[in-house]
Amino acid sequence: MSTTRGARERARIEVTAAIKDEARRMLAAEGAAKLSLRAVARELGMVSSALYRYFPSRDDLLTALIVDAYDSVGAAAEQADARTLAADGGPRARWMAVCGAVRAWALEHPHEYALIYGSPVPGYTAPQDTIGPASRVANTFIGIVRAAYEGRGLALPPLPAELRPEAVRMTADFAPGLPPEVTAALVAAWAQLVGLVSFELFGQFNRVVEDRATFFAYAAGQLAHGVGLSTTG
Amino acid sequence: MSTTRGARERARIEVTAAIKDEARRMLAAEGAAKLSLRAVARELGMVSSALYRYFPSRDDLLTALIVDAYDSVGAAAEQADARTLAADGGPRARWMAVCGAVRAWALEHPHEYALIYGSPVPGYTAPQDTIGPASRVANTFIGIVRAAYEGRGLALPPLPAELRPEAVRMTADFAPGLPPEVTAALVAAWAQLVGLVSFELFGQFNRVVEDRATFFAYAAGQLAHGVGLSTTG
DNA sequence: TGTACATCAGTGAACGCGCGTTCACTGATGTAC
DNA sequence: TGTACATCAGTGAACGCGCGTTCACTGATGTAC
Repeated sequence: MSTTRGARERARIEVTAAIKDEARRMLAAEGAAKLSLRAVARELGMVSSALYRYFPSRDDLLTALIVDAYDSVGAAAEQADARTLAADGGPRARWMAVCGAVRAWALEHPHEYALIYGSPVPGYTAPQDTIGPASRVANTFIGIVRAAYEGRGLALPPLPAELRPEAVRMTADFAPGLPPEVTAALVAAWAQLVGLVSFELFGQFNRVVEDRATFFAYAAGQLAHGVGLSTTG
Repeated sequence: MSTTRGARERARIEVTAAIKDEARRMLAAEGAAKLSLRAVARELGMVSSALYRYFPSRDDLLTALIVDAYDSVGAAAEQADARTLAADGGPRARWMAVCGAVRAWALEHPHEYALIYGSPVPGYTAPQDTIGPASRVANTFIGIVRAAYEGRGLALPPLPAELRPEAVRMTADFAPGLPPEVTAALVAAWAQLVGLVSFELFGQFNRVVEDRATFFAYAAGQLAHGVGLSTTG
C-alpha cells in the first residue's frame, strides 16, 4: 500500500517535473511573458486542461519555476563556495568563486535569471514561498564575510551617520554579529553584482565590453574590496 | 502652402505624440508585454488600423518609446549635472547629483526604466536608432570623470594585466584621453549603479532595505570612490 | 483472494476574450494649373 | 479665384490566431472490507 500509493505519487512527481522542464524550455525559447499552459500541454502531448491537475493556474506554475530558479542559483553559489573552502581558499577566493558561479549560472540560464532578477512579470506578484529560496545566494556571501570578519577582521571606512540606524537594523535582521559597516557594504555589493551580470546578459555591454569574463573578474574583485576583503586570501 | 502643409504636418505630430503618450500610460499600467496597438487605439477613440498610418507595426511603436525613454533619462542626467556645475559643484557633487537623478527618474518612470534597463522584451530586437540616445547618461558620467581627471587627476589602483588591452580598447572607443584604469572603473560603476536602482525598483530590497534614499546615497558615494572621486568636491 | 467503492489523471468541447495586421473604402485636406 | 486631381487620415469588416479556465465525462488505479 505504501508502495502502490507510492506508484501513483511517483507518477505525479514525474509528470510535475516534466511539466516544469517543458515550461523551462519554453521560458528559454520565448521568455516569461509568452509562457503558456496550452503550449506546454501541447508539447507534452496532453490536453491543456490536464495541467490543472498539477498546477491550479498559470501563476502557480510560474511560482514553481521561480522557486526552482532561486534554488538552482543558490545551490550553484553554495557549491562553488564549498569547493573553494575545501581547496583551502580564503574569504577572498571564496568571494570570487561565488561571484563567478552566479555569473556562470546566469549565462547558462538566462531566462530563469531574468525571471528572478529582471523586470517583474506584469500582473504577477510573488507569494511568500519565494522568500526563503531567494536568500540562499545572499546568505552564502554573508557566510564568507562573516568568516573573514571572525578571522582577521575587516577594515571598512565608517558609515555615514544617516545610514547607521538602517545598517544596524539590517544587521539585526539577517546578519547578526557583523559590524553594520559590513552589512551595508554587503547589501550594496550584492545589488551591484546583479547589475554587472544583468548588463552583460541583457545586452547593455554590446559594443562596449568585449572580453566579458576578464572584465567581470576585475569588477568582482572591486566588489570584494568594497566589502573589506583584501587582495590576499 | 508651407503653412497649410504645416497644418497637416502639425496634426500628424500631435497625433503621433498622443499615441506615444497613451502607449506610455499603458506601459505604466500593464508593462511592455501587454502593450497593444488595439488598446491604445481604443483609448484614443480611433480604430486600431488607423495607428498603422503612424507606426508600421507594434515593434516600431516600442522602438519609439525606447528612444524617448533613453532621451528622457539622458536629459534628466544632463540637467542634474548642469545644475550642479552651475552651483559650483565639484566632480564628486556632480557624480552624486547624476546618480540621484537617474534614480529619481527611474522611480518616476518605473516601466520606462524597465523597458530600457530591465529584461529584454521577448521577440523584440532593438534597432540602430537606439544606440545614440542610449549613451547619453554614460556620456554624462564620462564628462564628469574627465573634468576631474583634467583637474587634479584621479588616483586609481593599477589594472590587472589581463584587463589592460580591453581597457585600452574601451578607452579608444568611447572615452579617448582618459587613463584606461578610469574607463574600466567607470564602466563597472555604471553597471553597478543600474544594479542598485534595479534592486530597489524590482522589489529585491523588500524586507531588506527600508530607508532607500539614504542607502542609495551611501552606495553612490561608494561608486564615486570606485572611480577615483575623493570625498571632497 | 475477491468484490464494491472511491479516488484521481486525463479527455474533449466549449466559454469568452484580445491580439496584429490587411484591405477596399470614404471623405476631407492640400496642390497644380 | 476656380477647378481637376492627388494625397492621406481614418473607417469598418474581416483574416487567423492563441490564450486561461471550466465542466461533465471516462476509465484506470488504489483502498477497505
